[in-house]
Formats: sequence, structure tokens, C-alpha cells
Amino acid sequence: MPELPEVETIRKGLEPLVGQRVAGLTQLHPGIVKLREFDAGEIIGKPVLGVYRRGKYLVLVFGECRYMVVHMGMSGRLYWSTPGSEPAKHTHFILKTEAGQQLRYEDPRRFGGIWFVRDTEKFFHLLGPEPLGPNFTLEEMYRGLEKRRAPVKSLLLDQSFVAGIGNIYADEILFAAQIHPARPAGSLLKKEVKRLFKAIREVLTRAIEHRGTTFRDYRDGDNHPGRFQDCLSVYSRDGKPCPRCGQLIKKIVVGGRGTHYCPGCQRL
DNA sequence: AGCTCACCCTGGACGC
DNA sequence: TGCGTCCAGGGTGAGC
Repeated sequence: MPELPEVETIRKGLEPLVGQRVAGLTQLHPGIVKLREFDAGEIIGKPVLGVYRRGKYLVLVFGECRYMVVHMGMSGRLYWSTPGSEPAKHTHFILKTEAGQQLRYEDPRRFGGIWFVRDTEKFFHLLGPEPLGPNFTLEEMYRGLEKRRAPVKSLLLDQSFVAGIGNIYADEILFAAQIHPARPAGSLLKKEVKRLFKAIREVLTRAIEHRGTTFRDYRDGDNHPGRFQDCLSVYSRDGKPCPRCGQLIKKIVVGGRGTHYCPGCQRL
């Protein structure tokens, strides 16, 4: 499940795309393109001017207000492929470059999608700040949490609160900050919000350094798995000892999501 | 307005 | 062995 660190790793792998011209776009599944604000034909022959990430979204920039936005949902993969090979079973979209390379989008569960948009400001207007960017500050986070009764974990997963955190990193962040995932967000003390803020940045930064987490099927653009799964403290470790205190990791449901935490270090 | 929950989808795990 | 059932989760939107 590509979250911010995985999407960031894929983005780095797509840097060679910049400067290459689009030779063709092939849609293999009717529902995978969610929005077409311009005709795909308008970018044929045009070079990719840039590739950037916003939250869990990847954006290919074509200029003249033309962007291709990709979200990989749970099981989506975006990767370089040799032109001759048969597309894998759930390949839904292929971008061919004039240099003869293919960028393929594969997504068995089809929770992901592709949008051809002209205005990224508008497209992302409900998305919260980048957790590793300058607009995400301790003060703003504190104001966003106060008076909220929802579990703090639900807010970490809320993309309008902060962009890019999914279920794995929410659990890891709360463990690092030593905060129980079900704590009402508004009940956090200032010092706890401080720990949480620090943990968000540290966990995500470390995960990027490890090229993301390969839990089931995540691979980067060059088909390499990530390494952060070896660093997980709580996610999917229920019944195993906490690396900090040795108590057994528990799994509960918070906000409808499977949630892993240490009952020793994360008290309600 | 804030919050919870069902829904979409498929592969893999699990139980009988 | 094989079949059926359940579960995972990101984002959206309905309903309380």
C-alpha cells in the first residue's frame, strides 16, 4: 500500500522520465481514468517537464496546464517495463515514450486511479499540508487537533489534516510518539503534540531513507522492494514483543482500521 | 460540523 | 485437496 515514503521512492525512480516525449497512452481498463479535463492526444509528442509528489499522489507535468495525476490506492504499481513483454494481468494503463520505454500502471484491486487535469491547485484543494514541508508546523498541528473528539489516529489518516500518512505509518508514528491510537485528538497535552509532530517527521524521513515498506506487494519503479518492513515496531506485529518494553503488541480496531500498538508504552 | 461506517475490489489466508 | 468465507485498506459519501 503505497503511502508517502513509497510514492516518494517511486517518484525518484521516475526522474529519467523528465525530458522524454510521450509516444502513446493506452488505457486497458475503462474505469481507471477518473477524470479527463483534456484529450490525451494533446500530450502526444510533448515532453514530460517534471514529476512530483503531493501526499500519496504522483503528478506528471506536461506544461500548458496539462497534468497526469496518479494515485496507487492499495495495490497499485507504476514501473518501467520492456516494450516486448506481455503486460501483467492487471495492467490498466501504459505510457509509451519516444525512446521506446514503457511506464505501466498495474492495480489488482483498482482502488487507485488516473486523472488528466488542467489545474492542480483545484485538484488538491482539500489536501492538507505536506508533513515534511514548510507549511506543516507544530502550531498549526496543535490548532488542528484541539477540540477534536475523534481518535488521534483517525486524524493522522485524514488527508485533509496532513497529506500522505496511511495505516502503516500512522501506527508507527503513534508508537514512536508513545501515544495510544484511540486517544481523543483534543485530549493530547502540548508535550504530546510535540512528540507526535517530531515522530511524524522522523518516521517518514527514515522510511524514505529505507525506500519504503514492502509489506505484501509494493515495489518501486525499478521493481525493487523497500527495506523499512525490517524497521517496523508495531505494524503487523501483534502478539510479538514490543522492541521498547517487551510487552506483547496488541491489535484493535480504531476508526474502522486495524490498529497495532504497545499496551505498555502507549497508555490510554 | 464532526464523526462513523459501508462501499468499492481482488488476492491471499484461513477453516471445514 | 478444494471450496467457501473473511479480511485487508484509501478515499468517498451517506447518514446520524
